[in-house]
Amino acid sequence: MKYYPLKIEKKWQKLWEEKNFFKAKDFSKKEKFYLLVEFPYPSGSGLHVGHCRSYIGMDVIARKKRMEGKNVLFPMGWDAFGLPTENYAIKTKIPPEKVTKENTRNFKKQQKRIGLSFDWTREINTTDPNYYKWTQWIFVQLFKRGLSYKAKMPVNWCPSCKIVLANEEVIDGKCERCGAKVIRREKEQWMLRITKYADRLIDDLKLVDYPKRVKILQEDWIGRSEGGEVEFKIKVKNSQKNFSLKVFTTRIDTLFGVTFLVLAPEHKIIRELKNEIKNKKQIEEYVKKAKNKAERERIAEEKEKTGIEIKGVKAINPVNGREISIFVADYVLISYGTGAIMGVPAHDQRDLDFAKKYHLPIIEVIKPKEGRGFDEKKAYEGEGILVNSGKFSGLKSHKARKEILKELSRKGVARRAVYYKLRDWVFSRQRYWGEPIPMIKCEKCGWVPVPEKNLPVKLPKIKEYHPTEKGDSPLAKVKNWLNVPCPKCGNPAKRETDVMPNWAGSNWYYLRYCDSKNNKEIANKKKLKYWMPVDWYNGGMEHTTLHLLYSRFIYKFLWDIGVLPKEIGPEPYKKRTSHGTILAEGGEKMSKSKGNVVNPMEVIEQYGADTLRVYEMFMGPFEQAISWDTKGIKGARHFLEKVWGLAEELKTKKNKKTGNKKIAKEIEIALNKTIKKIGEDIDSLKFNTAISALMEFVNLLLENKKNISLKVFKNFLKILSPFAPHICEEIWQNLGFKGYCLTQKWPKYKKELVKEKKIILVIQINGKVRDKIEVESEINKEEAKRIALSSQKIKKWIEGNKIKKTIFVPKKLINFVL
RNA sequence: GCCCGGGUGGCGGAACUGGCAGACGCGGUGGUCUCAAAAACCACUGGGUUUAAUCCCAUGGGAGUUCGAAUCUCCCCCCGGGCACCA
Repeated sequence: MKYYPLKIEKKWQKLWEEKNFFKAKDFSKKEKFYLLVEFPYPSGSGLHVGHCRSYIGMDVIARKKRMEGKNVLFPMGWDAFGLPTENYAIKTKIPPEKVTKENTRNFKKQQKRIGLSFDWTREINTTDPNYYKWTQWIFVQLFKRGLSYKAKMPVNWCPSCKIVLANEEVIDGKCERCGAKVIRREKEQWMLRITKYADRLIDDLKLVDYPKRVKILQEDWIGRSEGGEVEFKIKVKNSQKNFSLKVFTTRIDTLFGVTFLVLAPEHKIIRELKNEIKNKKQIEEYVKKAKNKAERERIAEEKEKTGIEIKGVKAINPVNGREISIFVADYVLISYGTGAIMGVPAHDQRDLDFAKKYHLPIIEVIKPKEGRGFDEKKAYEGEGILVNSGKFSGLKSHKARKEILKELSRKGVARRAVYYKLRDWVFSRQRYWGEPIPMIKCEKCGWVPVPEKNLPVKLPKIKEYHPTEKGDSPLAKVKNWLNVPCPKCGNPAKRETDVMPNWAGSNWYYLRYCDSKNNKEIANKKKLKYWMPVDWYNGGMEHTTLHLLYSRFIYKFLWDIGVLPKEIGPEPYKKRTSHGTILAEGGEKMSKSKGNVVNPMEVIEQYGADTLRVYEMFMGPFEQAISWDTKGIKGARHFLEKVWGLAEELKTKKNKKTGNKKIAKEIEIALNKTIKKIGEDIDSLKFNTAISALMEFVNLLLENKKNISLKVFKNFLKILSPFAPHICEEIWQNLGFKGYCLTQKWPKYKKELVKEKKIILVIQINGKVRDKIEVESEINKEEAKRIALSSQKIKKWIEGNKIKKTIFVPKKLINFVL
């Protein structure tokens, strides 16, 4: 019989589903294992080979864990709110929910066709009102605790499409769809106070097992800087009024080197000082210009720094009373720190460039330890010993920071301060296809959340999906939905028409899998206690700073307010891994426009799902980006054909005794080594080397066909099955083995068989390999030396030389230094 | 500019903690089978040298540590990703 994957795969997929093999059981006595893979946005184009890589990898782990006796939760769902579907609706007027339904059906069909072992009984969909009820409920909780608020924020506005664009829809400052230049507009937006959790989001990274690069990325994104806020008094000529301003610095040890201050153009003190400024007009002009520049996103990076002195006012350095000039310059950002900085030209390159341009004094206050001379061109930004710093001279930088801060704090002109790059999270979209924000604006009561009993606020059905002229959500046009009585006072009020961003539904979806049908709460606490935290979460690197950070924040919030059981801890994901992207054959990104997208379903049609699975796992290291290679798929299929062929031969030889005992033993040893290796490799995501070990083992079997026992082959099938489950099941049946391959126990290797009895001892002369001899693995140095020196080849090299030194590495080599 | 990765045959990649560089697969060459082709199977396949054994060279480049370096240290070059005036 030949190998026809298409026939056998569908058969087994159907059976697995009927038998409910992959259903996770709440409260089972088996040890739980919650394995999560990012749920997809069900796009119209169907599954991508990149999706498959991540799903197959995790499926291999899920299948192995089940065989190891774990109660595995491996769920799937749909993150279905989003722009492509909405834009499609604007164009075609086909309701998004209809498109979503079709797309999810297609995705699900394709996932099943790959043989993924998801528990479909827990399937979720973020666009389902029974799901987004809880997304809205979470928003209300955030509002009640002061973690959501409205603020004016700039948005991307396409004047041609008359639509607010997400950042990812803006390409090079232009609208992705029509190419018009995008402008910035101020709009009231809902914000989430993620900054309040900044410290915990950094500190708790200690508790989780994430790749180092992911931790670093999150830390950099949050960008915590510790330093001090220093107050500078402002002296105004001929005026008794008192002014002061604060700067933030991480290098308070350079305070004696300050020769000027710089304010961001938007700094409020400029308005307060208005009447005291001599060059008022000039300043106002600069500020206006800078704001325009801000609209153009201040991209020009190499540009020279511009700025302008505020005349008529001086600042006083609190540490030594020195009078210094104050400037406005757009290289200082209002959104970070205090919006004002102290200029230390000797020890900051940007300040140095600025000082040289405006002929400001440069005072060196830190000497590098190597005693390098002062360089007028290059600021010394490192640590060192303080000079020209009054009584602090002679101290080391880090010590000086403490001392100066201590002294100024005592005087009340400085304090320790921490700032973050992380900004609060803009949570409004002026769009249709998202969760309506469950808030009502009442003239009298202000913003009032929709009472919990009235959730969900369902997305009304509409016909015209385009935003309003003003750029509000199309929901603003639905009058009978929009106008509601205020839940507090009953007076006429209006609903919020903004919807939530894509991230909203994915913030907490992993909690819902624990209890996906619950209509009383997010999920039952006992079930959460059983399943959470997620043991292993795999997803794309592109979600490291957004989804991963946001969902950690929302989790911590829910945990804090007691929605989640305390015992499950402050972090949602114990372990995070990231799959590498699959690139097109030339190493470019796969994209529709380039026409280089590989459709996994076509691969399955041609070669079968098992081949796709084996190929994607074999193509290269799981966590690394890799190019697709159509020819490589053949190798995977070829391997499966060999396995099939072996099984066919075993079928006929079933009852015959195995031949050569010595070879049979060798095969058994190889099997045990392979079992060990596959187990370890799967656990450490080294699928590529696992497959190569399986290939080596098959090659060994092919060379010794007569000596294969059914027992050996049975165990081999078990360890191959996570990668190629269908073919293994079919062979299992064909060979008359009992039960199903996938419900077998994961085989254990015999330690004594894995241990090497004989090894190839490498003999080196001066570190170069000159001979190899097979020896007992336990031999000692003296014996090894004796054997090595008896080799003809070695004798030749040693002749006439003296052995100065002998290095012996047990089980590996012996090296003679001449 | 800063922060992460990475650079190994014609290609994807192996090589545990410094100890046989190139596992496994693709591709290629030659052969078997065939009227022929495909498939399958067998052999070879980093470069140089030699009839062969052998020997020499080789992990982006240069230096260093070491009995021994793809692996550790320093400098430089290139590629990918992230951040980007964050004080």
